[in-house]
Amino acid sequence: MLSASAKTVARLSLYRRILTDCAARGVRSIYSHELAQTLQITATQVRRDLMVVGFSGSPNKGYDVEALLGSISTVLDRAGGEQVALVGVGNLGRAILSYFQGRYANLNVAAAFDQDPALHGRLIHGLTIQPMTKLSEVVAANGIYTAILTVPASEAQRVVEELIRAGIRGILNFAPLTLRVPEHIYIRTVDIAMKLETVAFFARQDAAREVYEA
Amino acid sequence: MLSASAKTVARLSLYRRILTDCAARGVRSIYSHELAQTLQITATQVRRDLMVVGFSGSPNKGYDVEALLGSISTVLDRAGGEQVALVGVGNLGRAILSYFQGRYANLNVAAAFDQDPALHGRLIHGLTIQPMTKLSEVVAANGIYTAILTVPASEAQRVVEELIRAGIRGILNFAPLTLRVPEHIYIRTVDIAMKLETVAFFARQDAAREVYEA
DNA sequence: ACTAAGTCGTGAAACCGTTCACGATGTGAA
DNA sequence: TTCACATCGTGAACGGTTTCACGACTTAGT
Ligand SMILES: NC(=O)c1ccc[n+]([C@@H]2O[C@H](COP(=O)([O-])OP(=O)(O)OC[C@H]3O[C@@H](n4cnc5c(N)ncnc54)[C@H](O)[C@@H]3O)[C@@H](O)[C@H]2O)c1
Ligand SMILES: NC(=O)c1ccc[n+]([C@@H]2O[C@H](COP(=O)([O-])OP(=O)(O)OC[C@H]3O[C@@H](n4cnc5c(N)ncnc54)[C@H](O)[C@@H]3O)[C@@H](O)[C@H]2O)c1
Repeated sequence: MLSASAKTVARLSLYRRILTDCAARGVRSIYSHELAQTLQITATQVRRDLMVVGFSGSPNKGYDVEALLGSISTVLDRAGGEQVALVGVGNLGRAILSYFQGRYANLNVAAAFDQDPALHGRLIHGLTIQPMTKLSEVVAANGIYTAILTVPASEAQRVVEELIRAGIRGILNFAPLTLRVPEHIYIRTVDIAMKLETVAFFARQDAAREVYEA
Repeated sequence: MLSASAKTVARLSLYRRILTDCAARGVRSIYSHELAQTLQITATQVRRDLMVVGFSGSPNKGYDVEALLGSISTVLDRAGGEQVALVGVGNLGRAILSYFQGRYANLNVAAAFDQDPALHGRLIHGLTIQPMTKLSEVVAANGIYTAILTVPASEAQRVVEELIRAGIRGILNFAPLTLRVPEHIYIRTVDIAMKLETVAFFARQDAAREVYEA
């Protein structure tokens, strides 16, 4: 069993994106420092990450693009493609649905759920919105164990529990709160307001530095 | 000049959210371990962060909620409120606009820009969409130095350069690529596809662990 | 065949953020 | 008043991640 940190896995995903692009442009091989430069990290970092997946390059040729793509995909991808459920088809949920439809070969939003009866049966970005009562059934039938959560914060904890009961084990949460989940559930929260506040803070700091220094 | 890491600033934003809620519920004081539990971090971590902002609590009373709120806000907030521009009013941009309108007292999306002439002058979630040619003028007039970037990846680098030329110093980018910016510009990228891939990976790992262990 | 140049793989060091551990401090009960 | 107790503030230890540094390797050119 491969043991990679979340940071390494995240970078592997980025390497793959670059490599896919290289392959499409007909580039056959690539050096660690080229990958590094594109992502603004160090070449050593790239080599470390590839070491984790057990891939070897060769001096003077670098890494074979096709082979590395295959190697990373073996690590990251689920056979048959990753099927994902989206729960909460509001403003953000819709944006995400539209974004993922058909964009990634191995990453497919396969079902969308919402509590609102007015949405049930409606076709949005290629998916028919289903009621929450269908969750367990659809998740089981499609072999889904990853979900995107875009419901209001006030509902999120309750919905997470429904998801887990339905067999979901990985959750990408957009509601701005810390969710309580059992040990074996993997959950990551994307807190946009917090990120924006952080950006604003450092933008201001840099401004101040410019003002007071030099 | 206060020197806090990005992680500390991010957590300060989360502390504030909790404290605001406490204040609204009439809670007068709070212990580090209570804040910690809500965010699923350690009490020591909380105390360290508050040390950075120079705030002191007292044994047996903990931290005064109102005073701490004030102290964090002094650090995080810009006098008069942070004004933010959003560039790229597509699916994601609209969702973000609708989310931020009137939700945060000190964090206001004050202007929205798009290249598409069909959108110019249209009122979306309370804002009139402006052409890119107005960028410099509006940014300067409103004292904006933070922007949310939700344009297609193919446009992002070019647009970032426009933003910087217009005086923007902090950027929250949603386009899935690494942008090249000068040293003094603070930029954070939220890569949703990468995050989702990471979640799917670890959800699968945990499944495997369950399968092979025990 | 040998040398020069450049990259790879990786042990060790450096770095940063988190956690431990404990003395200091303030509070309430006896 | 004094003691027992819970929490605070923080130096030191720890752990994970990144970077350094260098030997091994491959290839191109002479
Ligand atoms: N829109 C953004 O840009 C943005 C930014 C930051 C955070 N968020 C967070 O993302 C989440 C969604 O935001 P949004 O703007 O799309 O909100 P929204 O109100 O537009 O959509 C929420 C959707 O969830 C559905 N829903 C409510 N309760 C449900 C339940 N119990 N089960 C299933 N579905 C349920 C609603 O019917 C609605 O369709 C919120 O938690 C919000 O805080 C959004
Ligand atoms: N929608 C999502 O959930 C999602 C998820 C992950 C990443 N993203 C990224 O976020 C970005 C926006 O996604 P979206 O789904 O909203 O796309 P979209 O196509 O719906 O919207 C893009 C908007 O940007 C505008 N635009 C294009 N070029 C411009 C320019 N040069 N200057 C100003 N405006 C310009 C377009 O007119 C359009 O309104 C993309 O980079 C996408 O990859 C979106």
